[in-house]
Amino acid sequence: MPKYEPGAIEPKWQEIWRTERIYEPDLDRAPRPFYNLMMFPYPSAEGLHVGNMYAFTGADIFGRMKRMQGYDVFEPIGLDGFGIHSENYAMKVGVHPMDQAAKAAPRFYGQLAAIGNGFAWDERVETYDPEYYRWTQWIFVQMFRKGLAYRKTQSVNWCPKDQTVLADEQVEGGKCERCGTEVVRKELEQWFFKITDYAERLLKGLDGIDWTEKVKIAQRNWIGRSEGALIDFPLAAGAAGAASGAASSQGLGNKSLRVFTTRPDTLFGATFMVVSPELAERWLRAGWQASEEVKKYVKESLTKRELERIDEGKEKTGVPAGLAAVNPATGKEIPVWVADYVLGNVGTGAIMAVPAHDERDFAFAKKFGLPVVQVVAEETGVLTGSGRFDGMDSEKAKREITKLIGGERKVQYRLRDWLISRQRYWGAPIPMIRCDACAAAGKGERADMPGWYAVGESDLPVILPRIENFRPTGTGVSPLGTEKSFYEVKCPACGGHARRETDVSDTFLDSAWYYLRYLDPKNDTAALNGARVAKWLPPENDGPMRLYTGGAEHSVLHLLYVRFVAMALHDWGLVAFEEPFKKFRAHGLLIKDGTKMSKSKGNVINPDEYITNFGADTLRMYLMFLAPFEQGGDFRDAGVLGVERFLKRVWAYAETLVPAEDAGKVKSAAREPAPAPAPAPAPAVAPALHRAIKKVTEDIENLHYNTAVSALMILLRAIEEGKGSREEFTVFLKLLAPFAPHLAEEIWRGRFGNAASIHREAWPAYDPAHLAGSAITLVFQVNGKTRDAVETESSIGEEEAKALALGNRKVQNALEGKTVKKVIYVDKKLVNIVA
RNA sequence: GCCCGGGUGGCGGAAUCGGUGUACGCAGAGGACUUAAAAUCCUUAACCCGAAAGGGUUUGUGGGUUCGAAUCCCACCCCGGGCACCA
Repeated sequence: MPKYEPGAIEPKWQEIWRTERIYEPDLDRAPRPFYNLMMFPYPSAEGLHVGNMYAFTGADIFGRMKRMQGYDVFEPIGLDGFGIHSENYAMKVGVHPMDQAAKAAPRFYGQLAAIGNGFAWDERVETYDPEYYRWTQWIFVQMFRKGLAYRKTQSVNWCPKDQTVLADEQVEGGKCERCGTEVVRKELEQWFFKITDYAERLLKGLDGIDWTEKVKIAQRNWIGRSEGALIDFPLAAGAAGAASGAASSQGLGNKSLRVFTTRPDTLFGATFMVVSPELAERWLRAGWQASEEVKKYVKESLTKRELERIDEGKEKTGVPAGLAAVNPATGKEIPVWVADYVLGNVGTGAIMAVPAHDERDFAFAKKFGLPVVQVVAEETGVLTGSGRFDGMDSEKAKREITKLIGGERKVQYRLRDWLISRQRYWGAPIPMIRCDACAAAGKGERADMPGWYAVGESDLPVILPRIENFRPTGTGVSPLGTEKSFYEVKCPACGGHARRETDVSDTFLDSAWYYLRYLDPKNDTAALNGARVAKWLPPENDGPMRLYTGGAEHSVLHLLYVRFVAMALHDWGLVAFEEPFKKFRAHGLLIKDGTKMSKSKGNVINPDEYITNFGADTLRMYLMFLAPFEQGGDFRDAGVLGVERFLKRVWAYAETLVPAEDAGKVKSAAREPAPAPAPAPAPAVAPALHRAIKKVTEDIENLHYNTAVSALMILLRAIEEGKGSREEFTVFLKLLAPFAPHLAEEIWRGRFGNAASIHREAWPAYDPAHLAGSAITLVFQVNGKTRDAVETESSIGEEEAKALALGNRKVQNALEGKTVKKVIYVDKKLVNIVA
């Protein structure tokens, strides 16, 4: 009997599958499309991590079952190769990013092939391919033309190590999410996408999609909708100590100070105002003659590192502005302060401070001797100290008070616009041209952005040139800004000297639309608008037509951007759907010995070693077995052995079913008889078989792979003990196929001599009539405590069961000296005697 | 601080429209095969007392509801993740 040698059979079948193209659906004619998409990896290190394998295998098993259920499963793969992480890795190993990408691709694809997934290899994409980023740039052009891309100078997050700006989403606790360096503030002019225009739709859309709840919650929090009011506080003469008198004389004009609040019902309690350093800065630039103390404070606040400002959150700082404002509810003058606990980019950049009803205001007031109250009550209730509103409910008072003082009700979002520009090399060049002459003449493609022109569609892609000084300059100018041949262009309007935009776009733009590109990778027409998209991504959600799988760490980055871009494409009439992924499931995190795997801890699992030592099938199956897929779990070497033993037993049992003369011979497809009708299994194995079909099918559908593997183990045991027939074993083999595709194929074709792949066979169906055997286990309890369990006929009736229980010796022992009060019967399950 | 998960044998984990707690696997113990080892197979296996029969205890802690609670309710503790001066 030949040995089970995964090292030999796995590459063999991978090669045959590829040649036979069994995982390549006909994208134009597939009758039952199922888009099984998984987040593609970014090739930023030596190779794929076992965590990637975990994610891909889990998604692949789902797709494999769907394929066997008759769906045309499309499971593409590719590389998210642009971006800071890939570029940083290239610099670390001292290779040009372009060369590194070329080197990484075969390595990554090789690993992805080795795990044995049913990828549609022909459709792979790499985001750094000019034919790919042509359309990334095309999307940018559309964003510009539709008014969704704009430039703005603002204080942005700057990573001193990566020497580029970061989106808010890429800053974690004041540090760069890539390298952990403390982020600083920097004033720069940058490109933004107006994702905030879509805040409400991004929020509402979540209600209609089937996503991991955790991710939905994260997105809701990130969008952060809050209802409130805009209220104007007229600025008055400086009762708070401004020697120079009225505000107007301080160079501010007869302005009023506008604030946003979610609690207009607390307006009567507003005893001072606070202006953010950012707003104060704007005032100063507009000519506000503030004290030296204010100027100094503003300057210091704005140059502080993000982290310092967060750290000081407990101990608040601030200075009096030397201004006073009038509380429109009470008519009283209240002082204005400048303090950095108020953020410049939230609301109006200024607040009304209500120490009685806001912890932060209270803390600030206490420190500077401003409070008149001893305790804070943040919760809503019934108003007091609010004149004629006393006794009114908070909710009603919010509306009434806003109305009274002429405030404007407003919904505000925490979400900020998407900062697109990156001052790096390894990304898609932003396809824009700037002409100073046109700008001076007030001309431009868009009236609100004089001097700016999008690169014409026929001129796309704007090719990223190979330059040797690709390293970040650190000056806020992209490396492409040193390349004359790149940036010197003619103005598309006036023909004069113009300058090409030298920043590249955020990598998240690359990955915000790749799912569309897969549907048309080789054509030069936009994938975005094809018939294939309508076929594979219909707007309606009837049935399990698509599944997106990936890590929960992308909850608010990728998964928000991809929805935004889809909504924009929808609005431009390019795609019928608004939500690209009707169903999304996040896999859990794989850990090692109780902690996150990381290079610094030296506990990173290299999947290649396991594939070499145990085989891909064993690794796949172990990964699925170790914990619930959506929960993640602990990778332990010892556990791999159990799965390896199981697969060896599968192999050994299969060998007992191979007739000596059949072994190794492969019948031709032409002579293959029609599939036999469902076999009538031997009584011993039948219930186990049907139970397993039900369990494995349902478990895969719910991504409960760990219990599906367990069910397969139980079934194999039943087959071994019941001496299951080849027909019965074949059912088992089909259930096993998604988990151990190579082994199943080797037995099916190599050993049993079938011509066509098992992965194209029909998924087994179970017969409910066969689920239960004739015997059931009846449990006897006394006062809820189990005393005995007996095997009995499943036809047993209530009275019979009760009699059986009362006559049971162990039950009688437990009942000694007690009177039976009540007997509870649960049909065919248990009898509980209350005594 | 707020929002999500989650606490079950020596270990990973099963079982939640309330009904035999610990499936499946790992490690352990005993045995078979072998000159021996590896591999493989069989048996055993929550914990405590007991030679056994049997009895008692147990799903983070404390209460509650119920004939019956890992599961439902209340309070609390611990771990993991996310957000965080968002007005």
